[in-house]
Amino acid sequence: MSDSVKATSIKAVGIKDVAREAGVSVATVSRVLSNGPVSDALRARVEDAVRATGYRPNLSARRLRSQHSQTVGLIVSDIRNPFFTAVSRAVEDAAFQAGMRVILCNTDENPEREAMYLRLMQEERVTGLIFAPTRATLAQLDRADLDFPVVLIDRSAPAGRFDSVVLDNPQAAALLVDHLHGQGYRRIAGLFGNTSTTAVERHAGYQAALAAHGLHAEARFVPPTAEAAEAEIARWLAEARRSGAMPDAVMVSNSLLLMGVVKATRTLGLTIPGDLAVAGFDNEPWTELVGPGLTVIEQPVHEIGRAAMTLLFERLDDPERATRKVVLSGTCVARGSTGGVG
Amino acid sequence: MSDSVKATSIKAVGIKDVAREAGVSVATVSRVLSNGPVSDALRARVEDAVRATGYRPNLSARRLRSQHSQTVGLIVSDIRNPFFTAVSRAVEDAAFQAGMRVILCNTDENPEREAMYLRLMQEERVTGLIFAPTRATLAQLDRADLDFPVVLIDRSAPAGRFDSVVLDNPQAAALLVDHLHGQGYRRIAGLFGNTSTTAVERHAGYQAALAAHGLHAEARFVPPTAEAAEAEIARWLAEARRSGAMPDAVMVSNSLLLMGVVKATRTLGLTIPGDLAVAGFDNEPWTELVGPGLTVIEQPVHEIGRAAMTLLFERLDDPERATRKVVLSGTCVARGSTGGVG
DNA sequence: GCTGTTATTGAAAACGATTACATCAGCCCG
DNA sequence: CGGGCTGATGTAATCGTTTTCAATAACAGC
Repeated sequence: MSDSVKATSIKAVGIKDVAREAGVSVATVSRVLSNGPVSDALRARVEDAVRATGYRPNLSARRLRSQHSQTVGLIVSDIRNPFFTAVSRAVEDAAFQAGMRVILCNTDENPEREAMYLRLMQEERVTGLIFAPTRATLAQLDRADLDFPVVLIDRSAPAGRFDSVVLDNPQAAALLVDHLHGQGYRRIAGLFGNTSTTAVERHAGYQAALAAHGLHAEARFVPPTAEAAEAEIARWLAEARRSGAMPDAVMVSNSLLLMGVVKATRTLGLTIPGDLAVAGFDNEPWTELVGPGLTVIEQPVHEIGRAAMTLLFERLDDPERATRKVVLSGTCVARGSTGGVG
Repeated sequence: MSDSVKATSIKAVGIKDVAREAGVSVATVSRVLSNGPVSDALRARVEDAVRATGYRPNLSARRLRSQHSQTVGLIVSDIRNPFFTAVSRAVEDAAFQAGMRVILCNTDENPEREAMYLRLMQEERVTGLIFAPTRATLAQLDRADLDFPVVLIDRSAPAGRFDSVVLDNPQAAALLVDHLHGQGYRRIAGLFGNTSTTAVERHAGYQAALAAHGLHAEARFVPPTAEAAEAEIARWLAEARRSGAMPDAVMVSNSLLLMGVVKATRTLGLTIPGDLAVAGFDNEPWTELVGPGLTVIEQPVHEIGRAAMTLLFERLDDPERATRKVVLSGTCVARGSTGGVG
């Protein structure tokens, strides 16, 4: 309390001021701050001085000198995508628990923005990066030399230069097909996004599972928006009706498309599951509330975020170890929207 | 191209290396980087050298020296709350457009975490902060001396030390009540969150509007979770049924509560709006798809984020100007859930 | 031709911390 | 009692930039 001169920071107070106040050297103050070897007496004096002066370390200076940014980057397409929202929360929790900060970036699947943010990550000298790249950037990523480890999420890695954590997409899609088949559906249409590798994998699983059941696959690809899905499915069903080949079920590869399909059934006056069974991905809270409840694949979103951070920390521990790919399984949450035929 | 020694960064390349490569002083390089006055000849040489060396400026160093962090903080309760998700997206867009970075923090409405993050903001020397504080922290905020401007969002400011942008909550709640009244409902129950000032204001508007119509207000407060809302509304309706005073409509103060109420009507086997009309806040995409569509207040979420950033920039421009409070209006999106009395 | 002004450039001093290194005291042990 | 060791402390170098300041050159005006 020695000099309670009202700690209003007229001028930013630095470690020097603390040192003067405590009558020690700046080195000692620094050591106190980082739990270095300091006698109890001095430690107490310094701590008092810190309180008295209202000192706050300058993280820029600290990072510059110590060469540790204690920052991880998180680059996703859009934080409003509930999957990424949940992942980001998990990443942040893990980061702050480890005393790190998170820089969040939205790319809107735009490769230019991805490139720009990758540059930013370098300039920030991030400790590591968690990244859901587009296919375009994924390809370039191999040639880029980044001086921090990267963990890919959601989008699967091609060769194996990077650690990654993904859902077992083929298996998840198959789960959905198997469920639909078990409920008696035989004409199972598929609607998939046309931008991500995720959709590609889910389509593969869909196709394989149908083949296994000896059924015919009929899939279409659309931009990943509810509007595109709604328009496409309406067109599709109209055609199908004319040709007398109406599907009795449709599965979609993400929740935006799911919304589009549900909307379309409304405007077309179709009942779910009577006229058309519906199933999709991402067990968001509202899927339970729509119509008879929507059957979906639940991704372990929080685990995915956590796993990514774990992978990152392990890589930092041992930069040389073989890259790892963590594959998590989804589970099928069956609801009324696939209630069974007739 | 002079010295294409394969720009693999064996050792981090600094401004010094660029200077050597270009045969100029570091000052000149710095000036090129910041568009300072440099002759065209040298500028070209330096730019080549930058490319050749693969130089990336070190932001920590830059921030330390220039005393500009080019960083804004964003502290919200939980990014998974769709309102904050949307706001965060708007904030980020505005920030990156202005060449700034965003540090995102989730507090879970926990005052301790709020305090810790406020400390972090100081240590990061953020340029400004956008903050949705709890009531507890809001009270303390007046005494705290922060050396950066703060813009409050969602939660309204008490005195006027801070700029803020909020929804006109009383008016929005009244809008909902008026709509319900217009549809013929007369016993309008209200369910509100018990943690935020937002709910308090919405409750006030609810009460005032009912009074204006000569109706009786009956409100309850619950923790802001779907589960709490579901349980409370079930209990409430059971009691009401016994006492013969069933409400014919219920409005709630946010989307989590809305989900809880919808769930409750399902398990109780009530039809919407036949047995009970339902209305709430936040026009999330799924509200259109639930039951006959849910009537909600739509907040201009993106605008709120943008307005907050605008306020922040204006404050940075002129630190002395009077604090401002931007109040935005919600709009009522009428859907089937308030279809009118049988 | 001399001086004053303007545009470029470089040398060196910050920025605010951490940390390598030197110093010194105290202590153990031969 | 001296030598080596340990542990606490201080001095000064350092991190990679920006920015101040001085120096130089070029050029106009008289």
